[in-house]
Amino acid sequence: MAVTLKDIAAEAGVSLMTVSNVVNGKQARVSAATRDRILRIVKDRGYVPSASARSLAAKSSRLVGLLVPAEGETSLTIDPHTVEVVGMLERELRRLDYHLMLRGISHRTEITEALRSWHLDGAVLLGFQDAEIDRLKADTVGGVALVAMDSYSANPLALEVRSDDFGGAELAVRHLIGLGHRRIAFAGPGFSETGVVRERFEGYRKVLAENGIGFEPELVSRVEISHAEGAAHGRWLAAERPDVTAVFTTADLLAIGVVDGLAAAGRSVPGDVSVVGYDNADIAAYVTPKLTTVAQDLPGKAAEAVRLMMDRLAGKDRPEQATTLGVRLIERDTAGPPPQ
Amino acid sequence: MAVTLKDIAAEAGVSLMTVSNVVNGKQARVSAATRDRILRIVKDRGYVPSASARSLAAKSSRLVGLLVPAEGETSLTIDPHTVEVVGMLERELRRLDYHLMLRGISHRTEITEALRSWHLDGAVLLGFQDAEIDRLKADTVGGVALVAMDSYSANPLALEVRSDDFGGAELAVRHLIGLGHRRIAFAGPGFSETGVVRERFEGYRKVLAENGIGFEPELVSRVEISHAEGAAHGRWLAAERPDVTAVFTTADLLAIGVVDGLAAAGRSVPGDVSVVGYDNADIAAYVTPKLTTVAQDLPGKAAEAVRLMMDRLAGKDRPEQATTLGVRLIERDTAGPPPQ
DNA sequence: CTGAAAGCGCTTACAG
DNA sequence: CTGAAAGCGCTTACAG
Repeated sequence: MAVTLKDIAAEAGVSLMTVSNVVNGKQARVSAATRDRILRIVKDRGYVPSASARSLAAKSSRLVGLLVPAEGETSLTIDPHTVEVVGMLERELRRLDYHLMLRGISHRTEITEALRSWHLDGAVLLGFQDAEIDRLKADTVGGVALVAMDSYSANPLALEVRSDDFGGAELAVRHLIGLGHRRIAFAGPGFSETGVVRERFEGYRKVLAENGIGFEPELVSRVEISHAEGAAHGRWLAAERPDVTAVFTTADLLAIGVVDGLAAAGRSVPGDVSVVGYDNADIAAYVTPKLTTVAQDLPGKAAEAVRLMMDRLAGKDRPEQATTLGVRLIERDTAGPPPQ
Repeated sequence: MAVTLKDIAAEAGVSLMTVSNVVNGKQARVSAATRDRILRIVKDRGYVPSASARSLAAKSSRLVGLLVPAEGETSLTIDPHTVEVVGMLERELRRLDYHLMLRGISHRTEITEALRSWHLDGAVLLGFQDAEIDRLKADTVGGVALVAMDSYSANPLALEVRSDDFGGAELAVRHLIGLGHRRIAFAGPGFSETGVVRERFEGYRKVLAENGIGFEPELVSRVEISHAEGAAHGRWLAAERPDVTAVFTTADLLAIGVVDGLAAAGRSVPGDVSVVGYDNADIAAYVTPKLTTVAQDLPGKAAEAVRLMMDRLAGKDRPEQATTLGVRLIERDTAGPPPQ
């Protein structure tokens, strides 16, 4: 059997409580002499506190969940862009002596189950639709600190962290207009009333309006985020919309597909058509031509998520408003002036 | 407060034990009538068992750790190639009603701590050096089911799962030789007596020998896995070793860097130099020219890891030998005949 | 088929 | 500065 508090107490000739106080660093309550003696025994015997016992007895589990949507029987879709966030969250949490539980959510009720079953102190929601965040109820969520990444939900139960999606789209479209483009298409996955893609769409639309360019619904295409879908879309643009000279896309992978589809149809990038991506994934710099794209501050996003969570766990008040991180345009080789 | 077993028992007018039996599906021990009644109350009240209480009382935590090296204060390095494995592990484990704890290991002792503190039933070790797996001792690891991914350690405490790295190198180098190459370089991160890179190196060397090609130590370069290091190496090859007509690389990212470095130095791929990567990452198909590479069976690897772990948790004997998954060569556009 | 008792390894007030 | 008691929410034998 593993060594317990009791074993240490017996060996040190003190009570359980004293050992507990020492192990938990409540210095004021134990004399330096006994503390040192106990610490030595703890080390010698290789005592490791039982987190489940601690979690059961105390009100805190020091456990934070990372909840990610997982459709039905499929595995989690952790896109490269969020992996980095996962790694950073783990590191920050570890530094503060918390543990991270990774959990795929295939049904709505599982969020509550996950929170309750392990008495999670907090949870980070990654990649959920705003509607799902909206649905969270206080009676089911309890006092758990919730951080929703990339969410525009108005639910006061969650702290929102996202980057400036509206502004990112503005940067991209202004850049294209500055280059001389007037017929600019928008390509991204389906979106609803709120959310990341909706924001980028509204940013796109606003800049068009600002520049006196009429909005054409047929220039907005729903394209799921994959290289294949992007390529198909590129071919479609070449065949059906030769008047379009620029495309603003909501993801790098999509943009790369569009570039390849355009090229396959004989149209050059950026000679005939300019393409702007989103995220500044590593891959954006490795393809030919290198992708012009909007960069998010991923480390900042992760750090902010952890900071908000820790403040909340420490009992601080909920901040006034959601945290929004800055974006910037990375100019590379897929955006240039329109032809002739 | 959350609803407990006791609440359910009180409401149903039965003992704690009976509710426990029902919740845990020990059907034989309870009449159908009371079972249905209890189940209804459980559902109505939204009862969720306390995992920490269960873990403390039972011998099993139904918790599996995913342990990943994390150098010092840096965050986990989960390369794209292993992310997929993480997602698949989570899904399989979830299906079997286990939970996944993600934990970065920055110091050796943390492995033991992680196992003990949460009473993990099992752990998957991802990305550790063989030497670290070798060091695991029975007294510190206890009866925990351990699966080491991509490990060639001989430690009987861990179950090894990897793909055929030796064979993958053979495929790549045979392909190059078949194309007519004789001066073939090897580029990969530093390696020791055993391990993934060592296997690939030995595969490379064996095929050279089989074909009567003398082994030249100067053709083996230590290059860390990054695009920048790969590019620097490509430039170096162009400048210092113009006699080399082909490079076998241990990672796609590296290969892509080499291709770009070579191109920057005015050498064309595959016209002047052929390059073969490893892993068949998504990116391999998006770059220009598309990368010829060795594909691993990632889903197979993840499934096998979970299967081994579950067999072990179910008390089955340790398999005779490590599991090795097949690899295959993906021919694309970076390998062709040598010049003239 | 159902239950009363003991115990898992801790922490939390409360005393001294 | 130190300790005895109660309890966190379960499961595990053992009885009936």
